[in-house]
Amino acid sequence: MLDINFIRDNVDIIKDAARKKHSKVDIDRLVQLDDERKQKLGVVESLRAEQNTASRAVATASNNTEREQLISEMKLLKEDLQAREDELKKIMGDWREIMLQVPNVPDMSVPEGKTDEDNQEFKVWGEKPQFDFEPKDHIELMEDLDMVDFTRGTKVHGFRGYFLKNDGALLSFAIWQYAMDFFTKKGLSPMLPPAIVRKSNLYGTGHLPNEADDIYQTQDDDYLAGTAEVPTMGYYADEVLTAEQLDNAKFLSFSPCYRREAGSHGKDIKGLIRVHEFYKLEQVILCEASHEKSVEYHEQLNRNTEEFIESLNIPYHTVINCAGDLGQGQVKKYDIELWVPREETYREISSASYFHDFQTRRFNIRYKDESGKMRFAHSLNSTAIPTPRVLVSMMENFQNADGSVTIPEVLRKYMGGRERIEK
RNA sequence: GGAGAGAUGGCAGAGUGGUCGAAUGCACCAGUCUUGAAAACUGGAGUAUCGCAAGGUACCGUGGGUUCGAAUCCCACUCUCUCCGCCA
Repeated sequence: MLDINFIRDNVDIIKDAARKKHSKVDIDRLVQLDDERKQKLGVVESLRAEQNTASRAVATASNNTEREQLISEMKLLKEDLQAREDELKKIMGDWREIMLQVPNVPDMSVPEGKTDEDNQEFKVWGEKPQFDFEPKDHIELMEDLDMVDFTRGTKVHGFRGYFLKNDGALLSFAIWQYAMDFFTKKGLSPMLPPAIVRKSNLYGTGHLPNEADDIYQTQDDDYLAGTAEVPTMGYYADEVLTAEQLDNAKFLSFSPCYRREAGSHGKDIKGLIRVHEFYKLEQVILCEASHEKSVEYHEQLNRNTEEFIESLNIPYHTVINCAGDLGQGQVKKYDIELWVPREETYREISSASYFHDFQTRRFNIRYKDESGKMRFAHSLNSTAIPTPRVLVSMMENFQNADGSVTIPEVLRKYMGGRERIEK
C-alpha cells in the first residue's frame, strides 16, 4: 500500500512503475476516484458539522417546544446526510480496491524486463566442478543413496510429493542446525512462527490479492503461508514499536512453506526443485523509515546468505531482478542461484528484497521517531536457506565417481563427523 | 464442543444516550529546583484527514442497525480471558 498523497504527487512515476511491473492498475481512474472522494467527503463533513452543532443545541435547549422544533429540522438533515454517506461509501469501496493494486516503485538501479530471464547477473562465485566421469543428477544420486523416495511421495501426497529419508533427512537437519548457528551469529533472533495464518497477513505482505491462486486455503478461511515472511511480518501488526523493539526486530524464522505452484504445472516436474511443501529459514528485518537503512540492510541480508553458501563451497551467482520479476510491494530484489551441474545452469535458492513502508503500512506497524512523529517502519526479508532445494546443488556438485557424495566440511559435525554419504 | 466475562489513547484503566476525543495513573516532552541526576512541583502532548489559517471531520475490536444525537442501546462477526470437556 502506498500513501495516496504520494501517488497523487507522483502520478507519472507510479504509472511508470506499473508499466515496469506489468500491472494493469488504472492510476487515472484512482486519481479521479480520489477527487470524488475528497469532494464527497467535504460535503459529508460539513453536514456532520451541522448535525453536531444542532445536537448540542438540542441538549442545551431551554424548553420542550424549542427542542421538538430542532429535532424535526434535524430529521431532514439526517436523510440528506445518509444519502451522501452512501455515495461516499461506494466510492471508498472502489478506491480501496484500486489502492490494493498499486505497485510499489522499483529502485532506479532495477533493470527493466519481463521475466526472470531478464534478471542480470552481477556476481559469480566459486569453481564449477569438472568431472572426469559422467555426473548424475540429484534424483539418481539421492535415490541410489536411499535419501529420497519420490514414488511413495506421490503415492501419499500426490503430484510433487516426496519423502526425505535416512541421510536425506539427516542432512536436512544438519543444514537447519548449521544455518541456525550461522545466521544467529549475524544478530538475528530465532523464531518458529505459525504457518497457518489469517488472510490479513497475506494482504499485509502483498501476496494477496494478486497471488491468490498460489496459496493453499483451509476450510476455516485461513491460509498456509508460502514463507515465514508472512507470519513474521504479522508479529508486530497494529503495534507501535518501542526503540528497543524496532532495534531488535531482526528475525530468523524457520517454517514449513506451502505453495500450490498453480501457474507452473509443466515446469520442473521431477526432483526437489519445485515442490508444494518445503522448509525454509527466512531472515526478516524491520527498521526505521530510511531509504539508506533499507539499502544497507538489504545488502547485508543478501550478503549473509552469500556467505552461508560460500561456507558450504557451492558455486553460485547473484542476479538483480528485473522490474517484471518483482513482487507488487518490492522495491528491489536480489536472487542467489546455485550451480546445478547436470542442468548446466544456476537455480534460485534465495531472494532478498526490501519494501520501504509498503508492507508496514498494510500491517500498521509504526514507531515514534526522534522528533516524536509516528512513522511506518521499513521492512525487508531474505531467504536464509531453503531445504530441500539446496540439496539439489549440494548433491550434484559434491558427487564422486563411486556415487558417493562428499559432505561440506562445515556440516560434518552435524553429521556425526562423517565425510561422505555413501552406500 | 459447552458455559460465562470482556475488547477504550504508547501502556494500565474509568466511563451505560447529549459540550466525551474521552477522567485518572504510568510512561513521554519542556520548564522550576539541583553542581549534575533522581524526587517533587508547573506546564505540554493522541492518530489520521481537509484547510494558508481560524477551525472542521473521523477514529472507544470490525461491520450493520436504532436515535435529532451512540464509547454507551440492538444485531452479526472477529479476537481475548476464565471454567468444564477433549487432546499432543
